[in-house]
Amino acid sequence: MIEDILKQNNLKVTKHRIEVYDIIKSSSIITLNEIYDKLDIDKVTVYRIIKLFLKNNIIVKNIDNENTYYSINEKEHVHYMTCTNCHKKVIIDTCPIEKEIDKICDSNGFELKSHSLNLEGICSDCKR
Amino acid sequence: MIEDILKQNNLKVTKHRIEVYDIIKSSSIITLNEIYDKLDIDKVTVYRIIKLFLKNNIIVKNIDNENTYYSINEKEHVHYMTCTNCHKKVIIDTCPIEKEIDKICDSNGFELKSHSLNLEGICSDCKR
DNA sequence: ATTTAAATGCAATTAATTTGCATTTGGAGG
DNA sequence: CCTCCAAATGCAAATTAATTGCATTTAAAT
Repeated sequence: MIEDILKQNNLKVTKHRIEVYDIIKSSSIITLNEIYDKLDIDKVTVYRIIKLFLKNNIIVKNIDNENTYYSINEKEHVHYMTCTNCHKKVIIDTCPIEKEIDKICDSNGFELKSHSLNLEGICSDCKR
Repeated sequence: MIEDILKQNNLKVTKHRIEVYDIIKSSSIITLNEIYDKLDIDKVTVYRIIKLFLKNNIIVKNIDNENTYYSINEKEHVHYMTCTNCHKKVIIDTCPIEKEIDKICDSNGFELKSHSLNLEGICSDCKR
């Protein structure tokens, strides 16, 4: 629950933070403007909550060549490949790189808190 | 050479495109503003060249929680882990995920053109 | 050398993000 | 349950980022 996550990070539990978390959670990936559109919150508050969540590794920042998206930082997560032609996103429902990056982080003494991946290319539909 | 890359993509070979390419190439990763600062080009031209290079997969867009960076899209490339505490970047000098993502793309009929990776965490210095 | 479509620069506009400050609110302590 | 204070929020304004239109310049094809 977001309430517990906030408490663990010594952050106040507020209505807006819960709302923003829930919207991201239910959206898989979502842009800042989409969050703003779905909620009755001042935009500056959305900016501040996004920044706070990022800093505390509650959410992850994702990109493609066009936009920035946010998703919840969880063990079970997905990635996307973005078609540069039709701009659709193809889901990868199991993170394919967890083991490799764990290895690299271990050997560097780096404590990984979150990761994101951007894959750009041509989807199977557009190749035909 | 960038001249050949531009020609292969049916793009005009211009002084500014060569300059922008060379700056990115020599910088590993660099922000748009840094590119602008280092060259005597109108900023709008930097925006347009970056967009063009991205579209043609000549460069790759990279992020951390703070900024956006660009790098040349090449087979031999590096990735970085970003320390959320001291903001230093730890280099990973061999792409650790090439095989895994190739596999995933193959099984989806997705033709990968570029990829980037963002790793956020605590570096070994900051853990002490 | 000539021609033309595309690239560039400049000015202006629009969008994104941040800042300052007044008001409200969560939650700690009585 | 009340009181209090630091932090969160909203609003207005400022700053910074990104895009657009158009006149001029330039690459490269003929």
